Amino acid sequence: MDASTIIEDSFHRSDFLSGITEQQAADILNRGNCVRLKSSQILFRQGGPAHKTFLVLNGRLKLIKLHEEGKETILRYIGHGEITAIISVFKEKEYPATAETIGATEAVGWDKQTMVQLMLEYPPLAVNMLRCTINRLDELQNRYLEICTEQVEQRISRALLRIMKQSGRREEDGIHIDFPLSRQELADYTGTTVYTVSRILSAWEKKGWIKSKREQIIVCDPHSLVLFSEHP
Amino acid sequence: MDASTIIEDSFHRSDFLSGITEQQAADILNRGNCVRLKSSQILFRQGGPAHKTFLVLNGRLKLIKLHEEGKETILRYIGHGEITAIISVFKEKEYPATAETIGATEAVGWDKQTMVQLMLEYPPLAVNMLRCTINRLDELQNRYLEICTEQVEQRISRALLRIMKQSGRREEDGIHIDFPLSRQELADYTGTTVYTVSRILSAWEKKGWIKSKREQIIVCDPHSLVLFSEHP
DNA sequence: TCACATCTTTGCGCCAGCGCAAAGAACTTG
DNA sequence: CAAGTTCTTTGCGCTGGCGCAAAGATGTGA
Repeated sequence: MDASTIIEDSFHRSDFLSGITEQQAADILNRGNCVRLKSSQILFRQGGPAHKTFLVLNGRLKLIKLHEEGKETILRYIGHGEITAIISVFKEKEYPATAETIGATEAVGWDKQTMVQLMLEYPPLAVNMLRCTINRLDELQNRYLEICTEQVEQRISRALLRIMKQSGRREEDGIHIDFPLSRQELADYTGTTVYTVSRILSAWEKKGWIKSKREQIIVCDPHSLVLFSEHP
Repeated sequence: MDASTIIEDSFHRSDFLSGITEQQAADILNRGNCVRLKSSQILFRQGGPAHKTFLVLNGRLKLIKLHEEGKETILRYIGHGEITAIISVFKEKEYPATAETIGATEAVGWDKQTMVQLMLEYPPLAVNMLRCTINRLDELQNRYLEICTEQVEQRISRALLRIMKQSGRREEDGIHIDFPLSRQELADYTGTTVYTVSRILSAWEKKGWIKSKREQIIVCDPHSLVLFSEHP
């Protein structure tokens, strides 16, 4: 994928660049630093000084928050066109989470000064940033409500549907989650354990709602899953 | 409390107004609508059209998110100087939560057009809004991690400490939570039940960590509580 | 001051989900 | 293809915390 394609693609997909012309987007992207990473590498680390804000060009990140003793939770998956680590715009902060690549991933990073300068030159950027942050907050508030009020099986159904909407690819046999997603990750995403996720997915597979292999899930019957997620 | 005192106080306390002169703050506040509410009244309702953004002048709000069947969670308490419902700046949205007053409360509300106009006139406002939103997101990410990885007793200790920092008043016998806080609310805040909260607070009272009456909590031994919250 | 409403406490039984252990399945590497 | 690694499944026992029920405590309004 050459540079112009990247720019064009990011331009069309990114909420962060809405209200920005294609030329302006090219300028904005060119003034950041491009990072190419292989799978399972760390883009930034929780606790490290928050130097840069990143926009994912292609590939995918998972945003992981670590607890003192070993445990962790997955805050969110970040696909192409999405921005992360906005916190770095503000002075002297630390990254509140770790970003790890899922598959080969390219991202553009801007340091504080550059981003502030860009926001001054292109006012829509600041507004877009605010909108993106509000959307994140809204999503997390919904998940917080879920984890407070719902049973595990219901939470997993909602999680799978959410991930499906964000990263589903429609094929004949159902909607494929288009990145490797293990039982452990689904557990970390929903606040439960591998064992419980495994048992529940097995049960769903028996009902024909999903099909699954190692680190791969196909939702065959989204409708039943939606019904269940609303009336367990 | 007369108007100038309100302005002065808001000015000194509000993260939202940082980088704004006192005169400018007066202008900003005057261009909103002031709302005075008694205790336990609704400022805005989840699902209703998000017309206005609010700044609490004095008193306090609790931000409640309701689940389909009866259950609910408390997303956060909003004290004076704090802003809420920033989402209303963006078009055609609904309030994602309900705000209810705790005690008599005054707030200023700005509608979309006014707020957009103000942000154009006073650029720091937009930045402050972004910072406030990022702080909310950060706090909620921390609570999400807690609820995913910690047991109930630990979560309640962290919740109480958090509320204490935000709304504690130091007196001889300990740090008083300076608003009525029931067992039910603490349960809704931490994703558990009244029964469990009651049992745990009783146990802490026996240990001398807290004292409590109906809807009132005094933290006598914050240190022990901190130790426990970190190494249960 | 009495009736009523609301909040709190505690005993008790129960079960959703945790977590160990161990086996099996799938992918990787030399 | 053999050995090692990582992911998944399942049986089993256990327990943290849920939630009913009922009594007590505290506050409010007529």
